[in-house]
Amino acid sequence: MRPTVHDIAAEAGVSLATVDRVLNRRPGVKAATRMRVEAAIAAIGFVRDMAAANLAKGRVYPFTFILPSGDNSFMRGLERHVREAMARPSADRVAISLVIVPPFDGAAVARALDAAIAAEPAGIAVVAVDAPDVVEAALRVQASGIPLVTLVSDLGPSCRDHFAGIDNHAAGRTAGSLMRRFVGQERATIAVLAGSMLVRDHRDRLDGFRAALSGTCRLLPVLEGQDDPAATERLIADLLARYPDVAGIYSLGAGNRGLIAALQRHNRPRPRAVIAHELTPHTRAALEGDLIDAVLNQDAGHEVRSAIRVLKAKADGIPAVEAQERIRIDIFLKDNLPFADDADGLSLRPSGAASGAN
Amino acid sequence: MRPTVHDIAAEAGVSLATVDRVLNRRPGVKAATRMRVEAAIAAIGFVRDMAAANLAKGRVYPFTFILPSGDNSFMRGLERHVREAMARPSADRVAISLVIVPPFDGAAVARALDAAIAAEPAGIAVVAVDAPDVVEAALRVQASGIPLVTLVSDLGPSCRDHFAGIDNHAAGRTAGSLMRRFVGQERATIAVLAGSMLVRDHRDRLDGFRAALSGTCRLLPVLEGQDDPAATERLIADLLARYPDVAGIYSLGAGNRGLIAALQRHNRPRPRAVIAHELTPHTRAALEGDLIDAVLNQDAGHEVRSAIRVLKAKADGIPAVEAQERIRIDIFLKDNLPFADDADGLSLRPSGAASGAN
DNA sequence: CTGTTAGCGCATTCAG
DNA sequence: CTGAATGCGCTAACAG
Repeated sequence: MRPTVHDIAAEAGVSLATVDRVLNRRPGVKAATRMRVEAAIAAIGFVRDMAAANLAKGRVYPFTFILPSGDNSFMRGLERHVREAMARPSADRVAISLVIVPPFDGAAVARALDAAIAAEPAGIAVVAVDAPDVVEAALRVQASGIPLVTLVSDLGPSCRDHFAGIDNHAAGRTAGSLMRRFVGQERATIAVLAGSMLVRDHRDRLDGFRAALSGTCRLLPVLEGQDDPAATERLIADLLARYPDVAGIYSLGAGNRGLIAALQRHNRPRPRAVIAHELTPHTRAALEGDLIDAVLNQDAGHEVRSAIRVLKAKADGIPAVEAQERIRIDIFLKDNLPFADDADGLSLRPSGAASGAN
Repeated sequence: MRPTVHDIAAEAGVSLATVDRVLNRRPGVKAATRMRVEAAIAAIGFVRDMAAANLAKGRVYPFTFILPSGDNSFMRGLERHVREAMARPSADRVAISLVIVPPFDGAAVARALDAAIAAEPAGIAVVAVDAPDVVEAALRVQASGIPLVTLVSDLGPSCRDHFAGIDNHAAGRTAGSLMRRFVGQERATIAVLAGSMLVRDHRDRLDGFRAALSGTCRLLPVLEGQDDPAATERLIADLLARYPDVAGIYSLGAGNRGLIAALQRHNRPRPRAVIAHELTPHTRAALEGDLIDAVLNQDAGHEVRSAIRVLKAKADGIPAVEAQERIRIDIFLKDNLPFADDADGLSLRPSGAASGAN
């Protein structure tokens, strides 16, 4: 059997309380005693049973998650994963309160952050909007000593403790590499569709994409569809009409519904390469229906779980291995699609109240 | 606070012991009483704290893992992840014994399985070799009531309880799709490098690859390098000399070192598209050095952890959600490489004894 | 500074 | 068939 606190108490000739004190680095132990205990711990090869420790502590971590509302499929998938974490009966001991704010609304995010501060949670995770008042609110969070993690969309590194999301510049580069290979020929005409250049992740992706393609292709001016289906569809339809030779489209935002609709209505052969972001029911269907060639994805489930792990670590004062929490950039083709009921926000079942089971 | 067994005991007007009996479906409870308790459980929304339960049970799951020896980087990474799971102080309560057998040696695997049966573990995971004596041994494992999971390389579905690995046919298709796009032109000449057509994963990959490419490219006869660096290097060098117009190479086995060496020594432009399997220090370097264009990967860490989860579930008689344990087919380009110290068997540090820390 | 004691939520004897 | 009592490994008052 694994050694326990009793074994080390016996080995060091002290009581459980003392062992516990040095184990948890609490004051009130003579240096000499502490060393004896530490020696015993090392000698006996003790490792603390965290499950038992947490049980005894009865500690719960109250966290606040702030997410945008709206019909963005990716965000709704993200919400589903947060709700899943809330409902998870297992290990965790995490109590999440979920706050939904209007999308792209810096003021609303800032207000939500201030409200969260008042509730004194053990940590906050937020899908940030890169606006001045959000930055200020983030600084207030930090000032109040509450760990802050940005989710999916970042603020500056100085405004938060950690970013749980992908390297969007690398994602753009990846898209660029793929695009270059997929279109094949030199100096092909490529179009880029973004949501808004006001959000940081979109800017980063564009930069990376440009870098990967520099000198090889001809990039048309960026189309900004504000992630609005109707507007995006018009933009794309117009693009296809005006540039019949466009060889590739890179959709780096969340305007995929409009893009797909336009491609569907288009009666001539579609551009050779269409690459989009985020695996949602829509992009999945488009991939399967050969309207899109590749989808870059960030695993929303991983991001949520990673955010929770990091917040827990910060709350416990443990440094949290940054490198270990890096989120991958997934590439999906029609051929390596994961199954729809995987943990990806892909299932179409509602994420509402009746999530008690799972 | 979450409801506990006490709450439900009070609600149902019975004692803890009775609650526990119905919770664990044990006999000795009058039907009427049982119903009362179950009603209380439902009414109060009770969910068992597994951590506490395991603590009380003091249960440990002794598992046996059987892996091949040899210098195959992927397998060594797999071993590292198993050792990590062995050393993990956290939750788990899993006690793994690791058995290393010679690679591609069916008899050795069969012997290891029989030895494992004798040790009466709560479950066995094995990197299978698709040979008759292994199948027979697997059936003996099943007959003795021990859950059996195949890892990375499968046997027939009837010989094991679960397969913790990727869909290799889909992986082959993915490689084929990528290859088709990467080489660009129609009717390009493509070479395939395999380890041995005697292992199931290699055969499956080849089938998928062929299916994806059917009618579009010209496939040369499959080269079998037995995953041996020197032999593989000769095969590839010969290929490049004899077919100067070869546009793509698909390496579906573990012979990447030889492939890379041959490409490095080759003084003319290399084939337009080179696609390999498994992200190892070698393929990573080749990707970064533009000798390889894409690497398909299976996350060894996920596979090991998944195997453990499934074995635990089987040991507990819980059905284990098959769909949830599906392993993804990762695609890596130079641009979306994960960091080297991620959980991928990529770091070059030895996986030897001194793994106590982490 | 250090030791005693009583739980955390659950499982399991052993009596009734 | 049911209940009371004890302990898993660890933490946290509360005494010494």
